[in-house]
Amino acid sequence: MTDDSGVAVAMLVLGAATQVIDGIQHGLAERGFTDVRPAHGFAFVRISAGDATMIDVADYLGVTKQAASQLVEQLVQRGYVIREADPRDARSRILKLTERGWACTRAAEQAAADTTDAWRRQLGTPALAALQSALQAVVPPGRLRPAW
Amino acid sequence: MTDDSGVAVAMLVLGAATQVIDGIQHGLAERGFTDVRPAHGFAFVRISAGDATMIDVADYLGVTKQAASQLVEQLVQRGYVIREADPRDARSRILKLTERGWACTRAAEQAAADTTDAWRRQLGTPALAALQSALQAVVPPGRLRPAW
DNA sequence: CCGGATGGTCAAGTTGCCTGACTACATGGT
DNA sequence: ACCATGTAGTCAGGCAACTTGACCATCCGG
Repeated sequence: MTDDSGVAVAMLVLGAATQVIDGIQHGLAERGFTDVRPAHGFAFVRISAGDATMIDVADYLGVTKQAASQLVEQLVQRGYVIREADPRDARSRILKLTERGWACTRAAEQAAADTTDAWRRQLGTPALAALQSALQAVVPPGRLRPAW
Repeated sequence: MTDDSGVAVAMLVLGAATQVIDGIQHGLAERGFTDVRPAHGFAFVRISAGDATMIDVADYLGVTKQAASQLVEQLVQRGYVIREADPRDARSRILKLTERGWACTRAAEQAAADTTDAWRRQLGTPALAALQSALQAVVPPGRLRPAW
């Protein structure tokens, strides 16, 4: 145990993740979304899940509320997100995606799917499904944040 | 094709990569290496491969030579790397790991292996091997750089 | 041996994130 | 009803990673 092979799997996972991120970034640029970074994408994930305050986004991303505030401010200025009043709490704002925000989300999903489709072509559908279920068993659901 | 499932695999890969990075970072801290970031780790990979100039590191990481220079400077100051004269080119310096640098590398590999061992415990050895070979088929060997 | 390419450094600016201080509102106890 | 404490968010200042631009020293093909 803890021989070389374990390290190899870890490095391969990093390589695959790089492909995903680069694929999304490239696909978004191709579709005209050139002003979004990966960190924005993670924020989109939380905001599109609904009922997101700024602090929810901060927790989700694992950054301070100030950093999240700056990031959300950019998304608002660029027309991806709007802040709506929270009927239950006058301090709080509910964040929602604009139509442009949803379009960007769909484009990112499309780009991600394009990347994994390339994998499917190399592996075949059954092996890709096996990959998926193996990862499902190992990755806890929930938060998805930038790591490096 | 390009349905939801492709996106799901992509997100799972990102989650797994986050586990790897966090696992390495945590394991290094536990072993006393608190002054290294993931980006340093990628530099270690290139330097430990041998015959690395500073520009080699810059290309490997996908950053400018100035950024690589600053990063390497930190590693030198912290005792992980030394610059040796290049016998073939008086402008160039060959970067090498110190004993401390190798110790850190071994600790990182150990931490990475610990993470994938946890996966092995959940998946079983055959399924982990299948995961590895699937990723091998899909991830091109070579450069390994931070992506987000 | 000279002109252009290359390895590396220095200096300054941008940006993402942090800490600390603050305002406005919410909430629970008396 | 009121006040103390807690919470959502903003403002201001600072640090660190990375960038661009300018520069020096050395290498190499004509």
